[in-house]
Amino acid sequence: MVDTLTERSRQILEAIIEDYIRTAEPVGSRSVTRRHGLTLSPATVRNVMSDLEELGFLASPHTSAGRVPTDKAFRLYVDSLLQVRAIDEEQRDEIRRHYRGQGRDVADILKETSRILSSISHYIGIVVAPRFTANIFRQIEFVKLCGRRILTILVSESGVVQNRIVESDGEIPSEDLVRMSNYLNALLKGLSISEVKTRIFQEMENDKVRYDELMSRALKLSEQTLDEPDTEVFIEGQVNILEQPEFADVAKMKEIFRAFEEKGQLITLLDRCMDAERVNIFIGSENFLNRMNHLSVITAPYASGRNTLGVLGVIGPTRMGYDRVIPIVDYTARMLSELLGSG
Amino acid sequence: MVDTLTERSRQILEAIIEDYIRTAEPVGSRSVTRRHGLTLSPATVRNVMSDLEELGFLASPHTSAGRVPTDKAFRLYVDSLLQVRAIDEEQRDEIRRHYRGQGRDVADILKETSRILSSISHYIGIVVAPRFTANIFRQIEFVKLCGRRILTILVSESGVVQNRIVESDGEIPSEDLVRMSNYLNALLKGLSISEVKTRIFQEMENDKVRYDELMSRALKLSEQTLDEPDTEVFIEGQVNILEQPEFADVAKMKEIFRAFEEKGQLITLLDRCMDAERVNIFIGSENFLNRMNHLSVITAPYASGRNTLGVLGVIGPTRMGYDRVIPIVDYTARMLSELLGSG
DNA sequence: GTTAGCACTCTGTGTCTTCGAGTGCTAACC
DNA sequence: GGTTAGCACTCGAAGACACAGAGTGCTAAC
Repeated sequence: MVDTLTERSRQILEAIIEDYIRTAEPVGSRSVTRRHGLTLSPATVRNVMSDLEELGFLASPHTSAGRVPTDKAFRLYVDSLLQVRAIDEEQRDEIRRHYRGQGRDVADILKETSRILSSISHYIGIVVAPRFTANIFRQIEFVKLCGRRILTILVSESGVVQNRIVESDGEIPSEDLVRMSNYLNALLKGLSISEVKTRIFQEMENDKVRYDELMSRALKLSEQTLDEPDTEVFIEGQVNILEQPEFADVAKMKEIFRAFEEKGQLITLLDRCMDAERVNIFIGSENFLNRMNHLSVITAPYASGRNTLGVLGVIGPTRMGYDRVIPIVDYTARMLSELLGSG
Repeated sequence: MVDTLTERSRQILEAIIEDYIRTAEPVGSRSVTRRHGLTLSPATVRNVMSDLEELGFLASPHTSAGRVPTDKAFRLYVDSLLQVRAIDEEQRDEIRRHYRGQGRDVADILKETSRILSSISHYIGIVVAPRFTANIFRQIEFVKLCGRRILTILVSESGVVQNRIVESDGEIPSEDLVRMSNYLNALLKGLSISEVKTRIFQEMENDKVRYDELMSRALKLSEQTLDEPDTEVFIEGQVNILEQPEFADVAKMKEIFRAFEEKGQLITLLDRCMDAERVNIFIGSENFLNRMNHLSVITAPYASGRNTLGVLGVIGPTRMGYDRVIPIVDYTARMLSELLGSG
């Protein structure tokens, strides 16, 4: 693909893409020559642009409107033309500063991360919380509320907490609750949450346990605590998208906001990046969500140790400043990993 | 105020308001006569409308555009013209259905409530989480994560949970953590969270405690857990506002979305409704947030027993269907109270 | 292969006109 | 005196039109 382009075509394409990223307007042959100090005449550039259109890298909204890079052009751009810069020092410091809050809940950290991504990139920040089932079991606690209502608290190695309020079939004295959690904590120590599930199931079949009221109650309670919660997603800075000139149209904006309402689809998309080594980029229509046709997603996985926990990223218009945003996403993912890791 | 209006003027004003609620368009004299079966000619209605404008109940966008009810008119409307209906059976069932999910975390319930409000009203649903400090202390737990990192879990009577990850100054064995929480649980039993704070402060001054490493560590940890978190607000259905014709303008929409970004202001506004008996309504400019000039807020407090916990509500355009939304807000607040209460 | 020149295309903008909805006023009516 | 019909007037929305500007594609010359 790249080799079908001469050096000159590539230069011109790059110039067009960069102009378009800046202005969001179709780029004409003259502005290419003017801006990029090429010693070529507009006419020559026009010929090249015509070829690029033929090859599917450019499109013209109409006869006399200059040309717009296609998704294919952006793909080429991020894959081979773009030179990813190291992260800006200032931005790096800003990220660190945001994180320097006092000790907090994991959910808070994830939310803050999403805010950081949004405020530094000026686009939309998104963080998918760790799949709870992938976590390692640490501890379960029961707290008696009034009556038969019991608060169950499940804690993972990495400090992710899941609470449920469940109703037991009969009143259970506090001492029993303590014994129940001791029993479970011993039973489930060191397992992953998904293993925990099967383990509980096995244990329930165990005859010895079946006739021990305390134990079977404990198992029942823990089972109720475990059923998969919705994967949480933190999205921040949706307003930023309003600043983008290409969405200055109510209909388009509605589309976008609706897309964000259906977090399920978004999660599916982002889940696919879980296994990526580092930064991953979906451009426009590549992401297969029709509604996000004019949006790109830059993602990176974050981890605790060797264990990939989740994905974070930035969503912006297809013409976003990739060179600027890629290092932000990359760096933030590494910082978050550090923060959640055993550091 | 009301008494300055004749019965007829009131009827006409009501007709105009209701038309405007339906159409979002300025209402002309003819449509009033046509729609509302009044045995009056348009000319007469015009005279009345002119009077109403004089009194500040109507405004004309320009000479030939019909008239629009002012905030003052809406205020009169909700205060004396409007007959609040009982809640629609269908809607009531829908609310109940939404709540009939399995046992969950309090935060989940509040979020779901916000979704319910939004999806049934077709406007924006908002729920302010209980001020944590107003809660009654139930239990504190410490869970050791790796190294010196400790997860602290604070549970209130009503089942609200607050977690923090804190770093202790030295490694603490698990058994000590258990002893520490036992000590604190005994110490703080039955106090409100704000009392808990002063109690911990007192205890730290206590000589006997000061030289007991375990206790003073315990106090330090709990102190770190207690510092006030941001009040959480759940806002859902912001997209719904895009459907409203009066906001089909990018500039206005930006304003609104920005207003929602600053949750602080919103909280201040809603906090003022904490003490209200039941449903409370802010119309347009009354809410003192400039950015929410064309929005109204209908709120109701929710409680657990006699103890008011927080506020929920619906935000919609000034011309929202008050008769429909008021019972929704009212009923939802009661349902939520029931759910969080000792039921 | 590159470029200058030129005709052509298309959009955005400003101006003008027309149309319709609605008002305000006046005079007549009950 | 309140109510109504009639009428002139106002204003905005929408359509028609011309014009300028940006950009293209093609051709012929360099």
